[in-house]
Amino acid sequence: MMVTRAPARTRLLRAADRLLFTRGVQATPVDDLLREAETSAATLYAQFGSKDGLLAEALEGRLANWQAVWDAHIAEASDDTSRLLAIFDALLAYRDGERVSARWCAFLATASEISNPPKPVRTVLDADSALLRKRLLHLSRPLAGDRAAELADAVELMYSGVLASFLRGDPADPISVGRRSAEALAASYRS
Amino acid sequence: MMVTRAPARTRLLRAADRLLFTRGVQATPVDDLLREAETSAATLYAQFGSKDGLLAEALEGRLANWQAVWDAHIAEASDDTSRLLAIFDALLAYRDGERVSARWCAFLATASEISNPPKPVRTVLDADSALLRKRLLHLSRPLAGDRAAELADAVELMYSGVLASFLRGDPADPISVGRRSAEALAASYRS
DNA sequence: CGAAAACTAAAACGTACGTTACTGTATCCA
DNA sequence: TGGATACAGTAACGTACGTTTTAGTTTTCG
Repeated sequence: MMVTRAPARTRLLRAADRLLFTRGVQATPVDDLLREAETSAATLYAQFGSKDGLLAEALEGRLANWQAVWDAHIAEASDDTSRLLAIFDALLAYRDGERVSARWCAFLATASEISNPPKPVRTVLDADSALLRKRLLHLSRPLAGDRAAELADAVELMYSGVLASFLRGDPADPISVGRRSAEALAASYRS
Repeated sequence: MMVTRAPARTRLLRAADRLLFTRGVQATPVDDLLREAETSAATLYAQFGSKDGLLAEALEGRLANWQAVWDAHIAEASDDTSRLLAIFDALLAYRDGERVSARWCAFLATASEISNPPKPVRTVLDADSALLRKRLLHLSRPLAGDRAAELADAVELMYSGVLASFLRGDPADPISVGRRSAEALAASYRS
């Protein structure tokens, strides 16, 4: 029976997703990506142009996946409060997903590591933060009315704090701490 | 008139503090540090043994400075709540300090960039998180009693979230958002 | 003073890395 | 079937970087 492998392009994206965000972008040599993807340098540069090009597409994939998971958890929620807090449930599900491995947040890690990213990378990083801000603001509206911006900012900080806590390794279960805290904050904005 | 320069060791530490945490550790070549410090490679390796050794000592300096600023702001505070919230006032003062320049947090940035840091670096990073946890727990006690650990965890997330927001560039004034949110959280823990 | 220590300048070394080029092979499609 | 396309394997190139070495100069201090 013939075993069909995924195309080289897909294997490269998977390898990039796995290695770049666990070991670090600069800390991962192209050769490691090639070995992990079981492909050759010529293929990488034909498909993505450069290591940065591969990084950009890997980030785009992460963003699409994360957005989908977040979407699903918002849709499942039954009231305004749990829709706002769905970001924490989504994060829990996203991190437990099979194909997701990272030390903390792929976008923030990349932003931290590369001070002046090439345009395609910069674009994805901005898109991630824009998505976060836009959605939280929208979800805060029914809860806080014209003070929605304040609540959204507070929840955004809590969310980023949870991500940073993965890096710190403390507290042990940052997601539930973050969720509970955001819930208390949302309650205090009830008008 | 004779112009006395600071000793090479100090100049190297200052250069490291300035460059490593704004451009990134790996993104800053040793040659740039030498040029900025107006010294030579032989001096760097005689004094610090390696680039990592210099990094470790630069981080130790950051930690000492930060601890001192935080100390001072705790001492100035007049009640239990403002002592807990002093971390945000200290952060504001620390970031506005003359000699401090960084994209966000030197410790978290280093932890993110270097997945397996050499021992001296690892030690400082751990010390930073330990200081944060220990102090917040201590300052939470008079406000939350036996629920102090929960409040401390929540404030730790808010604080880390403020730091991460510097990286995101959003919201615009994360420190005051964080302080206000932590204040609301502390109030909800009043027993 | 005079020796030891600190420092500068510059070259050299070894290596790691991103990228390109070359060659051969398998796969797809008209 | 046959030619184009995708891909693997490998070698090579150029360069950037951390570190060492050598040699000469200044500073420190008993």
